[in-house]
This record gives sequence, C-alpha cells and structure tokens, in this order.
Amino acid sequence: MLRGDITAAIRNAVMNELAEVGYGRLSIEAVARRAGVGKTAIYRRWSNKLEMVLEIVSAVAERSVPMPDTGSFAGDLQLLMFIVSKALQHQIASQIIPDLMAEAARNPKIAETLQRALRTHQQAVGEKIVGQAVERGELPAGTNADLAVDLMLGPLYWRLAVSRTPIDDDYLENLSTAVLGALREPRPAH
Amino acid sequence: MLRGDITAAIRNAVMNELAEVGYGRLSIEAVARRAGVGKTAIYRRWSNKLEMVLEIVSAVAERSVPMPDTGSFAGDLQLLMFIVSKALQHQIASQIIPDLMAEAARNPKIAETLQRALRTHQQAVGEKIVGQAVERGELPAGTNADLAVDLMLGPLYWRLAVSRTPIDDDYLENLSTAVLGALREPRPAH
DNA sequence: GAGCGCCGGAACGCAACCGTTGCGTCCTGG
DNA sequence: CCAGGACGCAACGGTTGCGTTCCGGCGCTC
Repeated sequence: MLRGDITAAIRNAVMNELAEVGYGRLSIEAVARRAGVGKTAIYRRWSNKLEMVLEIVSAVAERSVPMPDTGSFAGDLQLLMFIVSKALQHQIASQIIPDLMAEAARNPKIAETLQRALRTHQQAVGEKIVGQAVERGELPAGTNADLAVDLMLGPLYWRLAVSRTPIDDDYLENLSTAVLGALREPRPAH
Repeated sequence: MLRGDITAAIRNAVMNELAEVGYGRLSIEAVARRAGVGKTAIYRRWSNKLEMVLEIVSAVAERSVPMPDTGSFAGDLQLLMFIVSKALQHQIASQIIPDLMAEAARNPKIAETLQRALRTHQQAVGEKIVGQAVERGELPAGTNADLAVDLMLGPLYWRLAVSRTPIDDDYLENLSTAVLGALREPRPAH
C-alpha cells in the first residue's frame, strides 16, 4: 500500500543526508525535511534510524562491482581498478563509504552489513581473478589471494578515500603495472 | 594559570570519547563527565568543540612516525610497515583515524589539520626512503614516490582500518616482499 | 590572613531531535 | 458513494547538548 515514489524520495534523501552529515549526525527529521515527507511516512516503513540506513545502504550496495573477465590477468586487473576507482570517485559514495567504515568500527550491525555488502563480494572478485590467472600460469601457484586483494584495492582506497589526491589514467596504469609486478614470482635479491 | 593535570585529563578524555563515539557524536558534556571536570574548565581552554578536537589531535599526531634509515630499501620498507601496522593496530588510533578521515571529507578545517599532521609527514618519509633507495641503485631512477607511498601504506590501511582483518608477521613479510617487487624495474611481459 | 584565580557543580535559556499521536486531505477499490 | 489507508502537518512530552552564568570552595601568592 505504501507509495513507491515516496519510498524512493526517502531512500534518496537518506543517501544524500548520509553523504552530507554522516551517520552519527543523521536525523530522521532532516531526512523527512529533505524528502519533502512527514516523519510518519518514514516510521511507517522502518522502525528506527539504524534499520533504515542499513536497509537502504545494502540495497544500493548490492547492485555494484561486476566480475571482470577479460581473458588476461593484466586486463582483469586494469578493468577492476578502473571500476573501483570510478566508484570511489563518485561524489556520494566517496563520502558515505569511509563514514560507514568508521562507524562500523563501533557498531557491530553496521560492520556486519558492510562486510556482507562490500567485503565479501570484493573478496570473491579478487579470488576469482587471481584463480583464473593462476590457472593460466600468469601467476605462481601459491599466490595469496588475500594479499592480492589488499594490493589491488588498498592503494586505490588510500588514494581516493583517505588522502583524496586526484587520480588520472597514467597513475592508474602505473599502479596496475606495479601491482602486477608485486604478484609475479618473487625474484632473487639480485 | 590553568592546572596541567586537569588539561591532561581533558586531553585524555577527548581521545577516548573520540574513539568511542566519533567526532559527530562527541559532546563537551560527555568529555567533562569522563574527565571528572566541569564544563567550565573546558571552555576556559578552548572556545568550542572543533577547535578543541583539532588542537588535541594534532598535538598527539605530531609526536609519531620516526624516519627509518636501516641502510637498505628492503630494511626501510619492512621497518616502516612494522611501525605503521603497530600504530594502526593501536586500539584508540584505529578508531579515531578512520573517523576523522571520514569527517575530513566534509569539514575543510579537519581536512587541513589532518593533512598537515599525517599526510605531509608520511609523504616526506616515503620520499626520503625512495630517494635513498634510488641513490643506492636499489630502485630505478624514475620511481614515482607518490605511487610508492600509496603501495606501502594503502594495503596496510585497507587491511587494518577498513577490512579489519588481523595481521601477522608472515603477512607483513609477504606484503613488503610484494611491494618490493612492485617497485623494481618493470620486466617485459614474459 | 587577604585576595586572586582556577576549580567543580548546578542551573540557565535555547535549540534540535526523538518517537508518538491526532487532524484533515487525497486517492483508490469495491 | 463510501470505507480505508497513506499522506502532510503540527504538536506532544522527554531527552540531550550547547555555551553562559553564578556559586562556594580550595590553594596559591604576597
């Protein structure tokens, strides 16, 4: 019976409020104001702030990050980095994600939701790419997939969400070359 | 004239409150309660919440991260990663840093302070380590210091502050080996 | 031992937000 | 045409926090 356009307006308002003030300062009243909606309409849909935010955020997060499969590890890597960098450069995402990550450190429910919505998927993507590369002989058999994921996503996240230095195509190419070098068979010291 | 022990108690309380509830929810009243101090004592020292937090946090941040100089790039790298990983595993730091990073995305004053207190110093450390390595011939001459910093700190930050997966010595060694591989002269594709 | 300044504590007026309720309107299906 | 439900709006009492003010007490210094 709930009107869909209203629900959509609320979802939208929550995302924007989250980006602007963060979870800690998010208020139901501000969401209602922003959505042009009565508080009643919100409480009719969710029982409190936490539940509302979690439901909305995971709904958004679930439709993202496709699985690259270009036929070569170098290609997969470049594509993945391109996608992730685009996502992290998105105005709203780049505000919300670090905020919720920080919040997750003190709220187990947020942590769990984020884990399910982001980490798990990213890990699966990483493992698949690395697994394919190993099968093709592009990476050594013992390659640590966890380490690979950290190497692929860590620098991007650091750069875009933490130090917030702009990124260009050159940088992205250098980065993927470097990561490629990092994961290849270790060479003797000289 | 202000009593030093009281100032110290307030500083301490602010750090702990920041870790527990984050900047967004930090309240002067809670800080006073926690420090066992009247609000008056706080307002006598700082004029508002933002100024207080910035002054205290930068004071703490300024005394950290020594400059490694072990004589070899591999040694410097391992030492730096060890220090940073210890710092990021510190209970309070690992809560406060991501929180302020997220807050910095929407508050320019916080961003500026963090930039000065953390980024600038880290960048200097990275540049020095890379510069020394290039002089010794351990890294190619054109090595991009920015990229190197991202590769060194990004995965650690990602792992410890974002995905919050525990780290052991083995992982740290694998990571530094990988970063070493990433920064060496690029090899031809096969 | 008088005075000064910091101290904690209590209370102030003001604002924001919580979650709930009641009102009158609008839309829809029977 | 009518019942019912979702809507917005406004108001409720209660809580929390702001930044300020005033108080009495305590420990300096002169």
